[in-house]
Amino acid sequence: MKIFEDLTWRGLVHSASEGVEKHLAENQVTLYIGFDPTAKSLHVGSLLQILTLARMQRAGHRPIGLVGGGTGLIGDPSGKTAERQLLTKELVEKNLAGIRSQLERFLDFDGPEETRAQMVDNGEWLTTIPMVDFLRDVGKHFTVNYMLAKESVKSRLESEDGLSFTEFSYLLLQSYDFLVLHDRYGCTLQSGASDQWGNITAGTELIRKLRRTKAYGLVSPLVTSSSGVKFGKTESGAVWLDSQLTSYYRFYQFWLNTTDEDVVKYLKYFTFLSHREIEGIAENHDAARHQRGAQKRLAEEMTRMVHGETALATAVRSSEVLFGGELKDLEPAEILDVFEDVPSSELAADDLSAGVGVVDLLAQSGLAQSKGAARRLVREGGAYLNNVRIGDEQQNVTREDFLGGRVLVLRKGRKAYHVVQVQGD
RNA sequence: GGAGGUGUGGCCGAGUGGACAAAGGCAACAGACUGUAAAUCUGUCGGGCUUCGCCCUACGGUGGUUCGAAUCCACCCGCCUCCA
Repeated sequence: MKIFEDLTWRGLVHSASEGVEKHLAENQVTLYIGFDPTAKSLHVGSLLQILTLARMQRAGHRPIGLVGGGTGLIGDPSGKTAERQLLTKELVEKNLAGIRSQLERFLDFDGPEETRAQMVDNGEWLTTIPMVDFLRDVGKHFTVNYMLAKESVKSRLESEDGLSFTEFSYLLLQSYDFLVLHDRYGCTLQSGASDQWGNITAGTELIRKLRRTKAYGLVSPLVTSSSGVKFGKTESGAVWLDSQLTSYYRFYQFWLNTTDEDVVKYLKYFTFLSHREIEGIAENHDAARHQRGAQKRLAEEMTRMVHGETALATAVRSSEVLFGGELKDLEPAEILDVFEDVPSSELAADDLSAGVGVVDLLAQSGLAQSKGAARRLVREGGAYLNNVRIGDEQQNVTREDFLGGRVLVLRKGRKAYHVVQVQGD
């Protein structure tokens, strides 16, 4: 199957320049996607873009991952309602390194030269070009009228906060990136999310004017969830690709908790599963939604792809323990392993000798904001000790309650855990 | 600089001297139902305690009037609108 056809089937084509399909079918194309160094790790939202690069590479094209060491210092107004806080140069550099290493996991940087992935940093040329050269060579080819017509600019002009000249110029910088990559690598296609469409077409225009050749844009839809919650966010914040920031368990859980309405869409978006296989999963899903086969498969595929087989096993085991109930039979070491990423605290053995009130323990752990809140929680039946509901707010916790005499697992509601360890004997 | 308005709990928003830890909504949290879902229903939602009750702190800030203030007065601070 042709790559464009595949992307279309997966719902990954939101907008595309005239002729992209033909271009991809008839040529070995070099394409690029830019990533913002706003954090040291990419999150699941960016994953879609990374995967587009990977899909293209598998289809025999050459991907370039561009990290915005230069543009990150400016800030892209696209899709933003307010002016952005500027990042410091040090922070951008630090973030660059993190993102680079993540891209390396998905793309082949060692294969045959014509499809070998490349990493570039636009800071290399954006921070060195003389201002006057830039204005003459790039700025001259854009009318302010054209820039004002861009959606990203228009919406901000109507807002009260306005738009700084800095962010207004962003469009020129990204266009220039495309031009540079076109000249250096023969890059003829830029991809990204749909909010990048304006920036991308500006680049194709620039190349057309200056080099008299055609360059193309191809953008994916923004990933949305049917509940209206922003994709990639959970109560505890963004879902990162870095396991230091989002543990295997949480990563797995994020995908597992996908709603029925979105799960097939995500399988198409994010996995490399074949069309036939996805259709089979979708059929089973419709027939037996309560089994959540589609969600399980999605979570498995994604965890394996991003973190590997061992991580997947860890996540699955943690999930089984956490949602399975009884903790009594587990060894302390096993508990600590499963609850590795759960917040924990320590309790001195001496303080425990007389026992500790369960309400105090809940408040200290931070699961409850105050003792009053802890009392309410117990009364509501939402507090658990080693996965057993606490029935009495007067309950005294002693050494006996600690598994193996060392570890205690507190839980609030369905999913909020806290581990208490005994310290010193 | 002048005139007017406004400032209430995470957010929106009632409340013009006592019945106000402050209506209502949203968000959040817990429970029930379920599929670790959605929807729905129930409860909670400043802090502390010896918890069907008591105490402390709180309606921009400081002081005042009063037996009693989110509510009245003075000054200050922030925000908004109009005029210059």
